[in-house]
Amino acid sequence: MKKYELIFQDLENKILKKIYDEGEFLPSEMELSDYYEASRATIRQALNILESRGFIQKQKGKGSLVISSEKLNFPISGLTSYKELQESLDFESSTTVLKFEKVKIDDELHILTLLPNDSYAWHILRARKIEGKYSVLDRDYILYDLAPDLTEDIVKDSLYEYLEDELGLIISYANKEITIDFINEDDRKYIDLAKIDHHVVSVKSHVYLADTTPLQYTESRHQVDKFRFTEFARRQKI
Amino acid sequence: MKKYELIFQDLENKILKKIYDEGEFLPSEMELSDYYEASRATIRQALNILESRGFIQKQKGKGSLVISSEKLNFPISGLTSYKELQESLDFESSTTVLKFEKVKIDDELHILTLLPNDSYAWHILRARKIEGKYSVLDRDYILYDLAPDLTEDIVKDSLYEYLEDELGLIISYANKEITIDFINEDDRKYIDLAKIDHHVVSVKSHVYLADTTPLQYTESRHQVDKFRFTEFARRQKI
DNA sequence: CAGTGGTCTAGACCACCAG
DNA sequence: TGGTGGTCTAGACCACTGC
Repeated sequence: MKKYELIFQDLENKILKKIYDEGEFLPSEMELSDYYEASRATIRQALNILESRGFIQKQKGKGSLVISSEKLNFPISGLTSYKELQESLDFESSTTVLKFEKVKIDDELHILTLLPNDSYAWHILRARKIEGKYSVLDRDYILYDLAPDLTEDIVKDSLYEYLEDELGLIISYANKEITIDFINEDDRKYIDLAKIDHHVVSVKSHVYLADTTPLQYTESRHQVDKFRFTEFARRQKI
Repeated sequence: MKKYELIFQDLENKILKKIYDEGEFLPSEMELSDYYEASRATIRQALNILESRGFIQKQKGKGSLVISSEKLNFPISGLTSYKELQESLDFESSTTVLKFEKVKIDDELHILTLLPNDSYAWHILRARKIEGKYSVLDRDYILYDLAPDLTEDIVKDSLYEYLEDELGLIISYANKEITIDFINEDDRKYIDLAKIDHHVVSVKSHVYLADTTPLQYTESRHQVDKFRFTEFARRQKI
């Protein structure tokens, strides 16, 4: 494990356990440098992660102030998968696989998914039950060549775990979009909607590997009252 | 101006102008280091900003690949203000100030806004017209002591510009939340809603200064079909 | 004034990728 | 094997804070 990651994790733990509590300053970079036997640059690498995650706010001339003792939930922002999300929020849930088929990417699908024309992809449709009600409908297109041995059992469990841990694919970044869409036939069929509902929240993502290969297109359609998106945002000055 | 900022801006410009185009690699860190007469650490600082903004994807052993020639819109993510957003998207819009008053933060408002109990705040309600229709309703609570000379004309124009450029306040970070809420009386009154609409998109933010003083609470309520949120997200491994 | 974080340098070794 | 980005070090000077 890299040194700065270890230092980050140790500091994160100490903040979560309130050894360093909200409103207190962390030890100075020099002191941390002595304590962890690391250069100041390495300490600063760890502190930058803490800052980007909203744990601390650095103040020139003063120090690093702890501003949050909690991990925030990043349902969208961090590219977190449904399973990780569900575990971290820890509510009851289950998944039903509605479709699991191999399709060819024609012109129309190419425009939607950005996967290469004439390639093949897994087309997966899953309904997610949260606290007894079907609230989310996930549609995925995943490049067949990168995961030819995918099975229905795997997608019922966790797709990302399989892709990353089993296949060793390095998922790197995504372009995401959230909009409010009119409900369609599939929403009506597979999500437990109220009569008054006319809309769902749609989260669409194009997901890429570290080598910039497009891996996946996902659309996640949420019942409006089950949708909540929180994030920690920093002001971009430049 | 800092060296790494200048290097970032120069590289960003060259990418926007397609001097370095999508699919091409940037010069290596060593070459950039020679060209800009900067150490590799400084070059890497600039490249990290490019990467975090989604312009490039770094690949160990290969180089920094350009993956986007466009600035993305960050309506929420970057803490961008309505005016900056409106200018960058460049559609027609105007603002009507519906309320502009000084209020005392009582218990109830304290829980909502997180501004200090018994302090005073500006309470501002603004309707935003986009392409001829009132589509967004903004409610703000801003600490009175930090902006005692605020006027209706200023909030009609740009609040953030005034706070940052005129008052020199350094806005640093925010906790944001997006939910789909039932429409209320004010929504009905001030937003041009369709009959079928039962919901609005609500974006709530607690905004803080660099010294961690809470400055502002904002709720922005959008007509559902005018709302769109895009972001570039990187996978968080740790 | 001393102490803090912000920037920058020069140099080193590593893991990874390609030919 | 040579070139790339990733990590790490030791040291320097700066701007800012608070006393």
